Amino acid sequence: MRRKLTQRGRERRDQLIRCAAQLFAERGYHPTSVADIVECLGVGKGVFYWYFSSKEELLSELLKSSHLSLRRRQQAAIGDEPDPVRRIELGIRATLQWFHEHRDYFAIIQFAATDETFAPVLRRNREVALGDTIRHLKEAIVEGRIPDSDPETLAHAIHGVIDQLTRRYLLETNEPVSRVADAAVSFCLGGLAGGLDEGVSPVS
Amino acid sequence: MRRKLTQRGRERRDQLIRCAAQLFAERGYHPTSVADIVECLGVGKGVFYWYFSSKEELLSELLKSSHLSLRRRQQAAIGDEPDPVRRIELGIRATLQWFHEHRDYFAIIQFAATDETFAPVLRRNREVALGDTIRHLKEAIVEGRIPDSDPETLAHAIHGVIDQLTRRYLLETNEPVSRVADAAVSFCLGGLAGGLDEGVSPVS
DNA sequence: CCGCACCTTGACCCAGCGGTCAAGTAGCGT
DNA sequence: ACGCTACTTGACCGCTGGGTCAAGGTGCGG
Repeated sequence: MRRKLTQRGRERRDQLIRCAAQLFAERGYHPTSVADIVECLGVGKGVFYWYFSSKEELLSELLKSSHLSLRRRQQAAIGDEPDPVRRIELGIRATLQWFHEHRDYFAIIQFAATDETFAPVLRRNREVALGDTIRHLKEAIVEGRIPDSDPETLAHAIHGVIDQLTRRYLLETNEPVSRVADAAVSFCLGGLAGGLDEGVSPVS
Repeated sequence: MRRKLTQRGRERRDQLIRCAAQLFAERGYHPTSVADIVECLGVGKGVFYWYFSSKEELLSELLKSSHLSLRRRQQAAIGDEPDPVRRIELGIRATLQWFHEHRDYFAIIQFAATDETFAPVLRRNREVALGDTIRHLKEAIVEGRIPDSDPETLAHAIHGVIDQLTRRYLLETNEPVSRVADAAVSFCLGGLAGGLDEGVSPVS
């Protein structure tokens, strides 16, 4: 469903995605009907199918676009920082900040992860995210800023920490972002310095 | 939907729950129809509604019964162990073992967590689980086996660790249970000894 | 062997869903 | 002013899926 869109068209599309995101977050994907989505915008049903070929496609696009938004935020935060370790720190902080401002997406992503249909998009997103982290890690290793160990494993560990801390502290409590970010950063940088060689657990 | 059930009746009910659990785990809750469930048992649709008043109720019962099963496993593992700290350790090991044997339930619980409908059951389950842990913790504190700090926070931290390790190592890798359990136990007991006073993160 | 309670059947009901489309409107480029 | 393309409408459709029910089977206590 690639169409030529005018400015107005692009806005409508965004409205639909935002509207759907809110409803999906509130009631879940399946219980939200296409009728609900267009009603919430006060438009006819045809509008939906002008911009998306199916409800599934909308969610896929939502997942892609939210990931893009997060990634842009990270890049903006990192800027042209030369130190790879500091880049990782800035990335972690930006990520937590973003999730804090977009709590809704967390529920949606969590749902998408339980449905095979969206596995490809999520896998893709994850690979991109890991790739970003891995690049910084490799550079940090080359420059001797952190000990030499498998960057992929390190990246997984970092993402695991962010995931868990987001879940627990950003969604379930009112903990201020900065404190959670401090904890995440200090733990991750500590983990990087120590390496992960001595055990199965990223926390050992 | 409370009915007088014969032995045979109870078995049917269990069959339905098990069958549904498998289908839910494979395809998800919404995409699995009641027709699918009864078909997988080769019985008529009426059977389903003899035992459950709705598809929702079935999932609620599934969540309750799986939690009961886990709890029984924990209690069996703990036995009459007098040392509260050791009881916590045995509980952690039993939990990981149980999740290892019932991977399917993890996906289902994860889905249920994304649907408001099941929030009450899940909350209830969680409160019971926390209560169990808290009891041991309080006793351990009274006996001076671990430093005095908020048992509820400690319990949350322990459950968080179990949750995360289950997700990462029991579901996504083939790590043997015993090694994951060792890591979980050593981290949790370490955490208990150290307390959580110095930061927001359970890993700091 | 009766009677009763438990269990099973499967055709049926129908609300509501995802998705279509012929017809119409809006606005831009020329 | 015209025409073209982007956009919008909302009635409509086929069908799926949760849920019902009258009728029939099964097995056990008396």
